[in-house]
Amino acid sequence: MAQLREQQKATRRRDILIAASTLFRREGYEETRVEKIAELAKLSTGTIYNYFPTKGDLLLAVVLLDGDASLAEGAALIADPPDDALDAVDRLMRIYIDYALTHLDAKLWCSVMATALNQSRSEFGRGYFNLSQRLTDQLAELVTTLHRQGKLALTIDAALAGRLLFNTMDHLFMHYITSDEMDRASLDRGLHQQNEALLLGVAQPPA
Amino acid sequence: MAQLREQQKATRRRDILIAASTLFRREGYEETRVEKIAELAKLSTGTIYNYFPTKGDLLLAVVLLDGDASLAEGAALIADPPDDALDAVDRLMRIYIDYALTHLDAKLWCSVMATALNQSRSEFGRGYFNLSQRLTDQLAELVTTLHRQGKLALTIDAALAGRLLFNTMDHLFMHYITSDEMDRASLDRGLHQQNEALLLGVAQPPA
DNA sequence: ACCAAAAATTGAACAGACTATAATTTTTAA
DNA sequence: TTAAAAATTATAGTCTGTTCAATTTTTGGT
Repeated sequence: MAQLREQQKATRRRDILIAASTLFRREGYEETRVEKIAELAKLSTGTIYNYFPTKGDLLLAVVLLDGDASLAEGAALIADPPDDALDAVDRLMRIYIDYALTHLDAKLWCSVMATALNQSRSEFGRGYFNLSQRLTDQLAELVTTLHRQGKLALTIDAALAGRLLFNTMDHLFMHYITSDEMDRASLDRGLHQQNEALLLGVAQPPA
Repeated sequence: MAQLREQQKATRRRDILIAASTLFRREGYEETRVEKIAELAKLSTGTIYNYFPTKGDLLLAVVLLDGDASLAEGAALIADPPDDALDAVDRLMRIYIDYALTHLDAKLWCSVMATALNQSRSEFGRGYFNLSQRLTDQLAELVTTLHRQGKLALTIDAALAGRLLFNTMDHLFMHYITSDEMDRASLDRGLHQQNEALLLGVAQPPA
């Protein structure tokens, strides 16, 4: 049985991800040398490249680790959403943003998004955009749930509503991480303002 | 008088931009060696860095050259917008997208956006986001004009409407350039669908 | 026209991501 | 137990964006 080998491969992969995650967070992406990641993971540099094709892919793999946890927290909210539709959407977005910002700082998110664009055809680049799609779907799911519970009367397709909500959120988040002037409170206010406009427009108040 | 020096500086800057623009378009961003840009501009490599802090900033500077022309075309549309509000917004966006895609291909736009994120604190990175802001403002201006002409009854702030329109456009454009499956026709359809939802939601049909 | 200071240019050297590879170690399957 | 297969390691090497000390050019004052 080729059990042991698979075991070790999984372990090494995890070791690399943990080391990379630690250093990227502590030092930043550009500042972290691949050599240092190898050192911390107690491996040689070459082995890193045996597991991840580029340093950028490694960064994206680190980010993707947290993706599912974020979706899980979101699912918990959807299972029992607040009565007020706008509040529900605001809160789901706050879950995403909180999650994103507790794990990675603004500068690192710039590196992540930039890398995703550069590696958009690689396995991990696609993984990143896939995660975006799943968050979009979850927003659509929330909207659908609110609709079914009579807290919101949709006037457009739920999938489209999800896309509009996600895209405006993502864009404002991008603005936040690239701008020094905007603080977390303004980000939350901006999101609320957008959601309010979208919900009032794209849906009617409950009957 | 330090006339000659200023003259030469302007000329050299232009030479560099022309050379870079030519090579980036012909070969792509990653594939273009800074050395080759210097060669085409008849300068040494070091001099490039006297004018632009990084290769990425040079790319952004190239993109910014076209920005004003795009805004000018947009202004012409706003001066005499179509009667139908949705059609007007669709057309303004088509101007932006046409402009973007005739000058740079999808892959190069990935490099541009990625670089803007990485250099968001540099002069040229700020220039890029500044251009985004001006496009956002122009969309808001169109909406205001349509409102004044009675072709649209705004239910929210025009600036916010502009932001929602721009953000959803930009995001879909990003999706287009990163995805091989989406063709130009789907992009236009997607934009139309988004705009329809936003305009119906965020504004009322004319009285 | 000449000179010293200031500014710009040059090209060689550097840094770090990535590659190639030969030697070594580990795992597998019989 | 062992030989083949697979993975790791160390090291040398490539490639390219970026830096910098030396050199050249420009300037303003005399």
